[in-house]
Amino acid sequence: MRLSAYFMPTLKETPAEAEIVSHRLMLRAGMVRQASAGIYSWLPLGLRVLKKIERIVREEQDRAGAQEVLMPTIQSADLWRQSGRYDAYGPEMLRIADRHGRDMLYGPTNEELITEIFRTSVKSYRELPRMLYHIQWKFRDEVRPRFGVMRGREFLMKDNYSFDLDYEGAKKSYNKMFVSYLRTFARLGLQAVPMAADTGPIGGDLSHEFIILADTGESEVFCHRDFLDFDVLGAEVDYEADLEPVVQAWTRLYARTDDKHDPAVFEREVPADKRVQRRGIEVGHIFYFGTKYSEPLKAQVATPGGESVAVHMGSYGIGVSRLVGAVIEASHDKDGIIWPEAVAPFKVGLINLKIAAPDCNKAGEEIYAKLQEAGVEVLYDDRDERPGAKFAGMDLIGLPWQLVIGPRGLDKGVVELKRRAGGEREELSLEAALARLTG
RNA sequence: CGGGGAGUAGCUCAGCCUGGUAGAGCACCGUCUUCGGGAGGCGGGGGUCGGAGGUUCGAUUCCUCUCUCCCCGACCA
Repeated sequence: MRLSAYFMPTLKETPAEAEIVSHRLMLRAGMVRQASAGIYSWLPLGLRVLKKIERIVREEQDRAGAQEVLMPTIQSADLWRQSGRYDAYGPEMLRIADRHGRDMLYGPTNEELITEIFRTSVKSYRELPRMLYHIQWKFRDEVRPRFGVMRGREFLMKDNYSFDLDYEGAKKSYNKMFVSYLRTFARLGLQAVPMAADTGPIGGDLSHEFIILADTGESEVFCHRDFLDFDVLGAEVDYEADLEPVVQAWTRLYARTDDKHDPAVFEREVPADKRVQRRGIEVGHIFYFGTKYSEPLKAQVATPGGESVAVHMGSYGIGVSRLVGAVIEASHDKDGIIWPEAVAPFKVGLINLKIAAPDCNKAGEEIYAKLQEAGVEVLYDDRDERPGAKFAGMDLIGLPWQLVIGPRGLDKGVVELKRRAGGEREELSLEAALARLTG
């Protein structure tokens, strides 16, 4: 993409409304614009990141055996009355009436709808287990939206729902998602730690929040240092195998958010040199809720013995749009964003320092064409701007690599390759630089 | 929802106290000089001063109501 033709309205100054760093940087980098409180428009650069995150989430859901569906944003109130949540949900749910005066709502979540879909089509234990997910916009009318896309009212969320015959089966589904989440966040370049979460009236130990560590996170978290060294992506996962040992390994060590933190236990279970106290952001939540919805909504299947039982369900959420902000919170410096390669909107920012110089242009066009041929996502700054503005802009949007073509280097037959994270620069021949970026 | 703050140019903000018909920097357009880390000169365009009502000869400025946004707290992917 040529920057001269790209819609990327960057800001030199920080809009007054933005408090936290990810919000500031997303506005400044031209990724989003606020439409109203907690509701955002996604501009090209931001949308590219959102789509990349979405794709990784999708790939890992599929890999774990879940199947994608797409449910609507607008739902009828009837189902919610059946589950009892229409009244229970409160003002956080956006309620709408259609032209006929029917009560509708903008879905804050989809348990009711997916259960309805399931119950009308699945009648036998033979068709279990099933995991169905979708990635869809949700709306929760937060009293006080804040932190940009991290805590918006409208947000993109992946929610998966599992259906099993009994608790044992549900636990297997739960474990699949547990492992899937570890892989998902690792692929996004994040350190995520599963922390025991409140299971509410259901009880049991099948609820975890996945917290990523970021210095600007909204809550204090405490965990064992070994979490940070686990190699998640090292081995392929066999989702049909028994995942319990993996889950055990990840839940044995201490990891709690501040509201569950117990200093006495922390100090007893974790050696002093292994204690990690950091800030964290919740980006995922997995939850087993048994027959909470299948009973009122009558999602029943026949058992091998012929009796009808309510299915055991779980739900598994990942805040996809929140992750865009969360990645920035976890990865930035004073100059701007530092994208992990997996979610970067482009891999390379190609900077032509001097548009007016024929040799710079020739080299720039050549590299741009070759990178594109090689399938490398490249943003070519071909604007007639001063070098300082180009450097600052490229640092701000945080592409992993910057390739700088300037008269000074070309005289020596070299271009400059800079890694955004760390800032190391290297002078290379044009060919060597290309080989580096396409290799 | 309780408490606090803010709405003036695309962005950051001044002016309001003490009423007289709106400014700066950045951004934008033209031009000259510059050209390896958000340059400088000159010239220019751009504002229902959030909205409604009131007081006044006259309101961005004073009063009332209202809308929106932000921050702190209680709640959440």
